[in-house]
Amino acid sequence: MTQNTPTRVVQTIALAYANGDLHVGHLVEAIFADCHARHRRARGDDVVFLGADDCHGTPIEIKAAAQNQTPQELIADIGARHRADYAAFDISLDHYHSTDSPENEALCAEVYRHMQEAGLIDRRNVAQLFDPDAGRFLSDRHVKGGCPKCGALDQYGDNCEACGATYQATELAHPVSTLTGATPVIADSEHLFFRVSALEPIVRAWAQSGTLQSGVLAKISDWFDDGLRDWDISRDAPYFGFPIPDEPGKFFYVWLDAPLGYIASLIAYLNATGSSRTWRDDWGEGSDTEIIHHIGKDIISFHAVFWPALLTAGKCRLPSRVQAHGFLTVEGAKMSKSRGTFLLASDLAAHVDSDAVRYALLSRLGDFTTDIDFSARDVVDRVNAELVGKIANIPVRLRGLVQDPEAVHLSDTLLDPALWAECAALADDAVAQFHAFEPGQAIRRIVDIATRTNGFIQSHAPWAQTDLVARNAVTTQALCQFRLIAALLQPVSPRFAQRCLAVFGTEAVAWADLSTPVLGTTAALPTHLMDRLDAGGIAALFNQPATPKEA
RNA sequence: GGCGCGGUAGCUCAGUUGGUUAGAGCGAUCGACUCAUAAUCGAUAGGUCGGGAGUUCAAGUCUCCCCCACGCCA
Repeated sequence: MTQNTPTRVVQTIALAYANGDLHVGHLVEAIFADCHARHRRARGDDVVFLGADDCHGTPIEIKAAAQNQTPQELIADIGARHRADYAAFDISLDHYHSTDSPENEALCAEVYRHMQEAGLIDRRNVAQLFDPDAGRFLSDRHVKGGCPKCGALDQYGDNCEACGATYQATELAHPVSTLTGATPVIADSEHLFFRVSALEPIVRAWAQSGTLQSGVLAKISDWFDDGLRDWDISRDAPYFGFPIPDEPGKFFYVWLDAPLGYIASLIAYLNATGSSRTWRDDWGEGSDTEIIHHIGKDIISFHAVFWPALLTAGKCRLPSRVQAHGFLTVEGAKMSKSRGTFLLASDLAAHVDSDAVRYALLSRLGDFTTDIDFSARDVVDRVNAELVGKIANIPVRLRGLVQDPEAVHLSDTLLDPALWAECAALADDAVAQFHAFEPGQAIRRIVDIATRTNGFIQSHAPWAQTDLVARNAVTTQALCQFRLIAALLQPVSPRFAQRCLAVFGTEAVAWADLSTPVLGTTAALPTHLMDRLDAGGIAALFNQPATPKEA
């Protein structure tokens, strides 16, 4: 491996909305990001891997009220469950925070002050639907009515699912509040607008500088072509969020404080670890910290347009990379509660080995935004054929060929240096693929090493050799290559990789040490490293009705 | 409706700036081996590259039209 200079990396997963439990779709992103974080650590980088719950907005307020809870009680409860779900899949977050935190409130006020000083705040009157019974303005999703274009009934306040038209909620025919059933009235209110349009050149230059995947850039380019619109960042009381300084009765829109929650999480992390750094050392203008956001394709616009604008206003550095991924389908279709394919992370964790889930998902992930599928058949086939059959099987099959499986002395030389060189090259390539956000490609290289290793054992037929030295030469080379595989699986299936590395008495292998064969050392061969998955068990999990925890 | 991304072997996908008989993995079939978790290794079969037209000595690869699927529209 070539040596790399260590880089400071701040990596985030998208904030999870605190009104429901995590499902397997959330896991895709968390596992993808965690794989990258573990890769970067193995590379020697200084990684801070952050997450947080997104806690503000009307839906959470309404849900809490329906459950006779305060919003704070609801988000504390959900936050604990989210942490447990991430932990069950070994997501190695350094800190998990909440957007409803003092750090975030102070940060929002600071960024807002910078906006004001830079003349980036406008005041405009906005006509909105107001529910007289609930005493509040209605968001688009809380009002239904007839589409003004095609007349379709029962459409939400922003667009029509029947004809695809977009419009203002105030244009709806016969609007009805979904909160109370009351007929809303149109009322005026003054709103604060963030003048995103003034920052367009900066945002556009950033977006075109290689920070986005090409498909993502194509997707948002028409926003730039049409000209960026200014962004309404205020909401009227009652609203669960942060009050805007010196603006009685007005609150920051949830999408303003949510991404700032990434930075709030960093602040809390630095405080908790007693670091001498300040958050601006990483996120201030001029910082050379690499900042990577992992997101789903549904929130590309917020992260590729509003977020860089917000950071610019707040005198912060812009992200190095916005890494978007596609959605997860289950058994070839959108997750569905009625079809029994709405998989909660907690249910999955209870029934399927987390390393197996990680392996199966990462095998399908890469640097693209197309959707990927998760099917019982695929998970079982892949894990049993590759992880168990081809990989875990290697040290186990060698067990019967050595005199003392608990203390195998590896020889000092390689029997087939050319084969080792090929495997080392594949390993280098796998690391490069991890780095390029292509875990699926990395795994193909890893399996390739395993196939070559099994073929090597097969062709030398050590079981037919009576010369113990010759037999040991085969064992030595096979184990050196197995250790390469074990090390490369650290970002993919960490617990399994650790069991594999324990064969050599080590816990972790850095990329810098990858291509040094473990000649002359001692290994202890296991009888078993990984259970085969039972197809029936997983199928049963998929078909069970989702536990009614609400999502 | 506008825009975007796709449509390649049963399945999941590779196919670089157009260039020899279109590739890989899984699955299937056959064979080998027996150290191993019905494991592993090898071989074989399988595609009019969504449809049509065009440019070219040459097109999965470029142009146009159409069909289908998915996504986005703040």
